[in-house]
Amino acid sequence: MKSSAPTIRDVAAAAQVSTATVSKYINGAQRFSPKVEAALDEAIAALGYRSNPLAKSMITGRTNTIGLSVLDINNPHFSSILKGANRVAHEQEYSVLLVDTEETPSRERRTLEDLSRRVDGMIVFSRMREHEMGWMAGIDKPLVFFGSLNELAIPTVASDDHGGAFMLAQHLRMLGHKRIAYLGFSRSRRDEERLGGIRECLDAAGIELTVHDGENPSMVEGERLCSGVVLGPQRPDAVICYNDLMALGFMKECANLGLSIPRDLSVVGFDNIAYGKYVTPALTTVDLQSERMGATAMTKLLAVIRGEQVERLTKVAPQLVLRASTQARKG
Amino acid sequence: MKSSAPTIRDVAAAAQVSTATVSKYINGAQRFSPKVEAALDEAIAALGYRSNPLAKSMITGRTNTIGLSVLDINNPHFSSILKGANRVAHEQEYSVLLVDTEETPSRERRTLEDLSRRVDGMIVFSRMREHEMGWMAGIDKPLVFFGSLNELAIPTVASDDHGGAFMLAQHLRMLGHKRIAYLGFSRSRRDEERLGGIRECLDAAGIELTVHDGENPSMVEGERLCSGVVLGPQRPDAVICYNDLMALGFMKECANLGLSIPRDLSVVGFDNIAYGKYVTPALTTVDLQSERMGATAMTKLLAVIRGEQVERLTKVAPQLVLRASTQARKG
DNA sequence: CTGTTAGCGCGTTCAC
DNA sequence: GTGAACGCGCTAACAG
Repeated sequence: MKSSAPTIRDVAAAAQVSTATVSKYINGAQRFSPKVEAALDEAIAALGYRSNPLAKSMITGRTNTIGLSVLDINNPHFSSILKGANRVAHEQEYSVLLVDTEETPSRERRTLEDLSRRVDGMIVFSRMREHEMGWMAGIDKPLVFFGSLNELAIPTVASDDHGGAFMLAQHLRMLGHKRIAYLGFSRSRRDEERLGGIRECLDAAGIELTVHDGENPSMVEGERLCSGVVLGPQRPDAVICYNDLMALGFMKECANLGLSIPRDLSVVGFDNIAYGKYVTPALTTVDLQSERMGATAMTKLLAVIRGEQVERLTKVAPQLVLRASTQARKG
Repeated sequence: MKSSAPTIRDVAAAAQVSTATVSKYINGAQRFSPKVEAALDEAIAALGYRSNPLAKSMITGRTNTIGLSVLDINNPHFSSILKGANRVAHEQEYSVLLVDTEETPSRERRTLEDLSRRVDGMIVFSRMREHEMGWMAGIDKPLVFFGSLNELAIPTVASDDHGGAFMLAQHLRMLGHKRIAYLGFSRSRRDEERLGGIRECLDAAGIELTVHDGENPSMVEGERLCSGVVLGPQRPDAVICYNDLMALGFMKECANLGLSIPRDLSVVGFDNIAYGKYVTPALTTVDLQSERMGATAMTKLLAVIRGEQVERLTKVAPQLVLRASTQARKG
């Protein structure tokens, strides 16, 4: 019984060839005579040899691993992104090293810099503003970023938040809503895009918009903010939430307060998480195609790693999903 | 401008010392004279030197990475496990390499064997039955498994599914339910434990139990199975679902069919996913402490890696969470 | 106690 | 098809 795993030299000795031959055979880099190949097969099988990925990585500089950094893996938007990214990665024999940054944004830079040395490339979803991201240029690994960038020459995958928000607002406008509230989350870089899309639509129609700001994009927060939004003197007749999670919490608290959705007010969100379809009433939302975004980002990153040219910005089109939480107003 | 990253030899040359000195200093293995340390600090800063983790791993055999294999990262039960495991890992400077196996159970063995060579240890959540897991003994890396094991000497972390199921059944019994249905998922290893706990309680009380089997543990499946369960000649007055996801789908379809929960029937699930609290009515469930299970598994694995002795089985106590989806029957 | 020399680990790759 | 150097950080053995 050997104490440690067999090395390429053990195989070479057993098959009576050189280590170079073993290496090339294993990697399919070269064909050899039938005798030699048979001897190699037998030696490999007998010893149960498997290439040491660490040694291989050190030499080739490639780890077959991609780093994926998200804000909160418990948020279905991010778990779907991970799902899509992971699927594409697996198809191409890559693994995914996950980073969940939310708790410690302060250490994000350090974490990503460390990560960059262990992977072949990274996909990053971050709250950082573009002007705080200059250091990323110093990471000499392929990178794909979620969200649009103005200056930095980093490939990105972005949903059209402005357009999606416009669609939602337009939908509410056409239903006859007159007083709309936005329950936002200004710490996010996407909040302003969404707010911009909403404003563009409503300002043109002269519809009033009230903005409330949440501290985190969660169901609990939607619940907490609800009373302040709906129990004021001028109750809105429609509420647009920063995401579906906030909308779900908001809807639940509305029910507790005795308000009926969509009769008393319409509610909409962003993301199209699966749960929005299973609450009552089902939630009207904008499908931002989370899983596809994850898959697209991974596809793009792997293309960069292979040295292919890629578009700087890939935009994923959002899609309005109409459900029972929105309803037309009379007159 | 150097083309590639600085190595320990560059630092040694710049500081006029040997590479051994640099290595020891960086790892805090030895102190040196103030002059030497100052020179080292300066050289490191000037070159922007950072240890190459691949080279380090190859020598030490440690990667500071833990593999985590789950069945479906979009299921909140698993994303919570990941959340907990990831938090503990980060605290101890470990990274998490994620594997999402659901789509390809056939390649699970191969995937995990490959994974085992790139990590310091693995945490595995699998549908495999114990008799198919013999090969795991051949993985000479520390391992923690979710769920109880009889023969294999692998440390495990398990929820008490039998006990949790008993609690749910007992709760329904005490509410006066007489005809109970179990909407199960027999492909899971935990299904039989849950069914066992339910049976133990109901058989003793002479309460009738009907069992239906789902093909996957999802909301869509709960929705699909609903009509077959509630539109038969003998409608159950309570339904226990394999997990909260199935329960959510089931409840939605009940509403579509014109049935009112909990008036017409009570519904319960397993896991206590966050969404169960935000549907209407809120879902009574058993909290299996997903996040804590993830954290516990990681803590345990890191202890094994440090060479400490650990309990073979760590049991996490479930907790009944009463909400509005269950209600007492009259008479 | 401070610091160096020399060689290891293991798959890859160049020159022959 | 081979031999040997290579990459890069670690560490045993040893010298000052």
